[in-house]
Amino acid sequence: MVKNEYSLSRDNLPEMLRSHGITPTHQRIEIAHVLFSRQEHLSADQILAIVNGRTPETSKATVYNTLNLFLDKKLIREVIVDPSKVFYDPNTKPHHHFYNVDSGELMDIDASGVHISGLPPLPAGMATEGVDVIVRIRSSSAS
Amino acid sequence: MVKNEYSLSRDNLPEMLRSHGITPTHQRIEIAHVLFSRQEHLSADQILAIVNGRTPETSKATVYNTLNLFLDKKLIREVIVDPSKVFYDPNTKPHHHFYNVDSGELMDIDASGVHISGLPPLPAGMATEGVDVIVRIRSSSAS
DNA sequence: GGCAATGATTAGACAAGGTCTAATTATTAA
DNA sequence: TTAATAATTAGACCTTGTCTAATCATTGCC
Repeated sequence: MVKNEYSLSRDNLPEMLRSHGITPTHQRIEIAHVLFSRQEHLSADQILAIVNGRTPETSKATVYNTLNLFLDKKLIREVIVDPSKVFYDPNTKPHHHFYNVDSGELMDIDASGVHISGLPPLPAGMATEGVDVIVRIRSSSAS
Repeated sequence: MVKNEYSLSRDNLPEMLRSHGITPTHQRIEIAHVLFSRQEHLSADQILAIVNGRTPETSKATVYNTLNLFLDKKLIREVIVDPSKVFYDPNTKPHHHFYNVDSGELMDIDASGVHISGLPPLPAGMATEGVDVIVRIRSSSAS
């Protein structure tokens, strides 16, 4: 049951972090474990709550530091769909999202089958960094 | 030089607002004028600053109240690309965006020529509210 | 026009997400 | 083991956005 490109085992995480140029600390390993052992889009405050579930062991500053470090090292991705908070996505393979505007739930759409045609040429001297498609959905019974 | 579906003249704005079920007040007319006389994506604090350019005449609360009212009445649209602030878009025709991740600049992409194929079927009981495409770009000389 | 009743605006307190700082603590290389 | 460096921390701080209770404008009606 491989859900992710990285193994779920805590034992393998230090080496994985090291291979991305990140010195593995207790807090970073715990945060990585939370992200990679789930197939979920989590916000910083959710990660903070999970990591400190049993006993407080990681500060808010470290959670943000670590998430930004993981972003920088391309271990995770930001998903910006909600004006009030950022979601962090452990899936770095090309993909898009369904976003349930009522519940706030996010679902992945694999990008391999999706094709976008008719986009205009880029402005001069610009390169594409990425293309995000967000399909906003809601219950069809709701108004 | 028609830049928008609504006339730029302040004189026509009261009737336009009324036709959307909005009672036209001084502040709402000014905010509408700021939005519809420009082809720009503005944040709430930018609108607040422009409206109060000469002399302070509109409070922060009113700017937010009015923007949310205009959103509700479908006069404007929200654009969520920056984790720190929402942009308000006076263009309500279907369109997508180029987003310059370095400068924060947003540019419209008319949706009429754009086609997206290969999206999976919607989850059961769900309807599409809208599809947003964000092409994140950056200067190709930058790292 | 004048006058309630209703709706809009206001200042400022408040809330939440996220950043910063200076001090402490952990990791690392030797 | 130790010295140097890097990571973590608590809590202050900042910014975006919301809320509240009081004031002010708009409107329909006589």
